[in-house]
Amino acid sequence: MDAPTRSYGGKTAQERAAERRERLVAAAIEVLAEQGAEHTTMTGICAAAGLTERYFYESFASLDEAMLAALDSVCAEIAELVVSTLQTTHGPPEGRVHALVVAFFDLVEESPGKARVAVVESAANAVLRPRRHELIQMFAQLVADEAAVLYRDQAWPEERARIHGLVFIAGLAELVGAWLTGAVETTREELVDACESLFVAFTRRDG
Amino acid sequence: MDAPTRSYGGKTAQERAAERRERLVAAAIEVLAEQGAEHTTMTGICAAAGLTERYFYESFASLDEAMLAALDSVCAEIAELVVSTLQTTHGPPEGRVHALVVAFFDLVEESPGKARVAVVESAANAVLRPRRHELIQMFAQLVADEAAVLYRDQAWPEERARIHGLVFIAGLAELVGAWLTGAVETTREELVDACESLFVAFTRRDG
DNA sequence: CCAATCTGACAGGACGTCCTGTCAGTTTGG
DNA sequence: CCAAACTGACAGGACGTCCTGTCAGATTGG
Repeated sequence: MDAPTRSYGGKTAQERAAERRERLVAAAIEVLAEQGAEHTTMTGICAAAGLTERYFYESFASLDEAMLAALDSVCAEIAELVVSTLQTTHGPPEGRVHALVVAFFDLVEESPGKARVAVVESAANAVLRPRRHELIQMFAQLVADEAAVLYRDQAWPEERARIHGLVFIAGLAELVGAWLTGAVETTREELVDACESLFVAFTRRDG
Repeated sequence: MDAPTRSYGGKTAQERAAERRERLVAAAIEVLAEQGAEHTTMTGICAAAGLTERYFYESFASLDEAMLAALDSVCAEIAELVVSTLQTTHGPPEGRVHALVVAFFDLVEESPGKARVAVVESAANAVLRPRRHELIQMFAQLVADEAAVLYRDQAWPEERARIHGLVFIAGLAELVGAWLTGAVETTREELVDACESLFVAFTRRDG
């Protein structure tokens, strides 16, 4: 039953399969960003990866699964960015929020394709939307946590804080998406400023 | 060249065509809400409308055009709701905002399908997204205008107010979308309250 | 070196949508 | 009443994706 495996090109079967999977995920991100979720096909992903359909089925059972893997990859990268930024940036929450916003915009400018997948195309597919929602919730919780530290007795109760965080993050996603597609014309600096004033507005109670 | 027209069923050719178009638009909204933009096809819309493909081409040149017409129809209804609510509700802006939020949630509960098209599926298609953005901008401007009246010297400058309004409205859209799909579990009352505190938070400066 | 395995390329069938065309049956105006 | 127009149903070709299968050439272990 088991296919007798051997090394090939100096790599084990597992390594080769993992490598092909990575190429497919990268290709999926590329196609998603360039063609949009609606025009993303197995055929297109395979062509972009320079692999045949056979290897697609080696890693994924369906197109949905591949798109999900692509979104997960981008999400993981963003989450990692957030964690490492928060770990290396100490001091008052305002500074941490600023560092986060700047780091995120760095990512957006460096890899607009990935940003597009995370922000725009994740809303374009029924399979991707739940994952998108999880990502938004994660950031919302983060915002709520920072706000609780920053404003203490001026902060919103937990439940309301999460809703505020969700609206804040989802709104930012739309803003970044509009910026990526050119529907909103603003400088990066204005956007960073706006993000910070929005953070304060969304998280501080009374005032 | 011109097809010689006559009345049929007591209606002129124009009336009949307009009637079929309405049926197709209604069917498009239904299919968009139930199947999602990705699985919306001409075939499906025609079946839902009880009309053959021939009549589809009578009104629309492509599937995109039909979906756009469906979104426009929903947008027009929402815009009408907003205008009439603002016209009939006088008094302080807080009350006007409250009335708006309540009226919108009434629509959402009465026609979840239309809400789903406006809020969720409008982000799922490349052709619909620009229209969605226009709708968001319209509401954002509305929010900015009300805020300018309500807070006067405490309001944000125009440019920043528009960004705040955009983030506010887009965030609300995500919130309503999550609520429609059951990803967020809250009562309607809590949501209305949250919308109002969010409005204040987003629009008032300093404080 | 040689048999076994891995790889890439391509063929071709199944399927659904898109789009045009035909045709019988119904309704209308004169 | 009848010719003309309208309507609904269906057929069928073009097209692209999905999915499996085949096959020659490259690479490996023994």
